Amino acid sequence: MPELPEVEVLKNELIVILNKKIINIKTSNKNLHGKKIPDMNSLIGDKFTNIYRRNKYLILESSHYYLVVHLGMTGQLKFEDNIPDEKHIHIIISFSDKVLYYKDIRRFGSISLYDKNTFPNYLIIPLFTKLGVEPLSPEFTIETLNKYIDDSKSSSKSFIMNGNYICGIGNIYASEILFLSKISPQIPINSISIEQRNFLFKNIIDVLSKAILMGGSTISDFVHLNGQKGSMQEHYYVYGRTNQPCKICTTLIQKIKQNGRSSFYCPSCQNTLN
DNA sequence: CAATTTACCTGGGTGC
DNA sequence: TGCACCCAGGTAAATT
Repeated sequence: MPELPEVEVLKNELIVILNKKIINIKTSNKNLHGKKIPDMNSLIGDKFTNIYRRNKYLILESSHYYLVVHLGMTGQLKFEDNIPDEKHIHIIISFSDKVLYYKDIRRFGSISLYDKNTFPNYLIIPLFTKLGVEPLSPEFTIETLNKYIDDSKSSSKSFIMNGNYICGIGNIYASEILFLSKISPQIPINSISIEQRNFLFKNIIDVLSKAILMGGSTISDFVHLNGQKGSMQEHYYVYGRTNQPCKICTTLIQKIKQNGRSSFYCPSCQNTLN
């Protein structure tokens, strides 16, 4: 479900929970990504004071803890008046007048709690220390991108989805970014020209920024904190458009498998000879 | 050791 | 209506 734009949208919306006293927390006894949900009773009586995003993770900071949330493929965070009677709700955080709950059908998400005595800054949590650059931060420059490209022997598709280089790009936006950059998903990333590198740099920023502006993509599960859907899926050039005409050249969009995942591309626009 | 598979899950769609 | 199979936005761990 969620890539960088969807998580960023939620991060921005989560400001409504800031400084509200946590009255109660309930968790299901199911596993998330094969692991037990941690005991979060120590958060009761506390409040969240800041929300951050790193890669596709949300970090909810309280007085003494960082609560780190990953939505996996089908995770949803919703903020409502009452707890709905729905399946697959795994965490309920109750405030005096509202509830924040986590729903996740496939349970590929994850939840963990980190003590600020051990991790005074969330960036030193092991999950985050090996990650690459945030593409919408000032640290993302053409020099950084070039250094990463020279470092990698992967295909362009694997490269831009690798969070150890650039964070937050998943399977949807990878295809969209490569299409706009006129880069075939199969060619080695270190074989692209200077011009293509500059174009790729611009398109990474443009695609992710536009997706945030559109409120993210809702393919099946992603929703905003209030349940609304995003609209970026209406602007796709290639993702999910197998055998439909390219919006630029009318060549039929192709779907291939790379590393067990689908890549969508235009065989004409994304010609390796470009 | 970097790159590539596998494991972790439910549900919707398709073909028989 | 049922069953078997395939597919789906994620990452960490295991394996090549």
